[in-house]
Amino acid sequence: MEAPNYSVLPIIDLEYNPSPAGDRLLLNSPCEVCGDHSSGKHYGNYACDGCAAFFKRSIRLDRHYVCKRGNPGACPIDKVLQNQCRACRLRKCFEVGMKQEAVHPSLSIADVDQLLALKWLPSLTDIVLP
Amino acid sequence: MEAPNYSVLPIIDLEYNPSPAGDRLLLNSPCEVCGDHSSGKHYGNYACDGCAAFFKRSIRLDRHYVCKRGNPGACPIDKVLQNQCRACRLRKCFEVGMKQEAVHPSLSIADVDQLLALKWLPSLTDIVLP
DNA sequence: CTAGGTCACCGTGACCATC
DNA sequence: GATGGTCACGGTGACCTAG
Ligand SMILES: [Zn+2]
Ligand SMILES: [Zn+2]
Ligand SMILES: [Zn+2]
Ligand SMILES: [Zn+2]
Repeated sequence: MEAPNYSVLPIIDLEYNPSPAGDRLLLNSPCEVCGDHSSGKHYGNYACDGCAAFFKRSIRLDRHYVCKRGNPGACPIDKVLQNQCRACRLRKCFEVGMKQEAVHPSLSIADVDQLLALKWLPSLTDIVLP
Repeated sequence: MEAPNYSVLPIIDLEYNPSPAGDRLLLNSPCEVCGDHSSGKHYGNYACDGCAAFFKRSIRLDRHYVCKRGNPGACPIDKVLQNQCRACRLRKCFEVGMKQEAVHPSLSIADVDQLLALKWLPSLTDIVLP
């Protein structure tokens, strides 16, 4: 899941090496949320960078999602479908035991901006205000 | 579905007017793809700005999506679920009759860049190469 | 009117610095 | 090791102009 470096002209970078810093990833500890490769434990459980960042953002911004499909329990969450339903992705983060207490608050300007903007999000997204 | 202007500090813009240029939208001609308000016909059918732009981008970049859910015909496409499945959204664009011939090619640098980058997209997205 | 085009905005996740 | 943080990147859609 390591992405190529787009800042390098791809047509020239034919010698693209799929594991530049890929030794960061663990072979036998997949993400407990989506099954992708993890780079270790995050907030209590093995998680990929994506799920870890997603969990952090959700907690920081106090986001509550609603499953658009109305799935009571869970839309399937795997490395293919992972971004399809944020509500169920976050629920699964909690289900596998990721701990929100492990996410420390932050007071960066960017976060404040996002919190402010949050109040003006269109009402049709999957985000519900606290 | 008109979004507020985030460049204005939302906390100050309490007089936010939901129809700044909203007279652009038609009242009785919803988007035939997702049911959102349309601003007229696009590529042959009444379509909202979102579906029109989505259709244009897909044709320009010759994108072929695959339904992650493997729905043979169609995931439901409406203003709530519209972005959940691009494969089925595009299929519905064609089904209601949007015409790809109405999308003219463009040769901007940005498009070429996107076409190049396309070849390096991770294999786990819903995009399949032509 | 419907094309084409723009761009502010957002979510994502790979990567890095810090402890 | 696991935090916090960064930021390049791509997608989106509201809005604009051109014809
Ligand atoms: Zn994951
Ligand atoms: Zn769900
Ligand atoms: Zn639409
Ligand atoms: Zn689908």
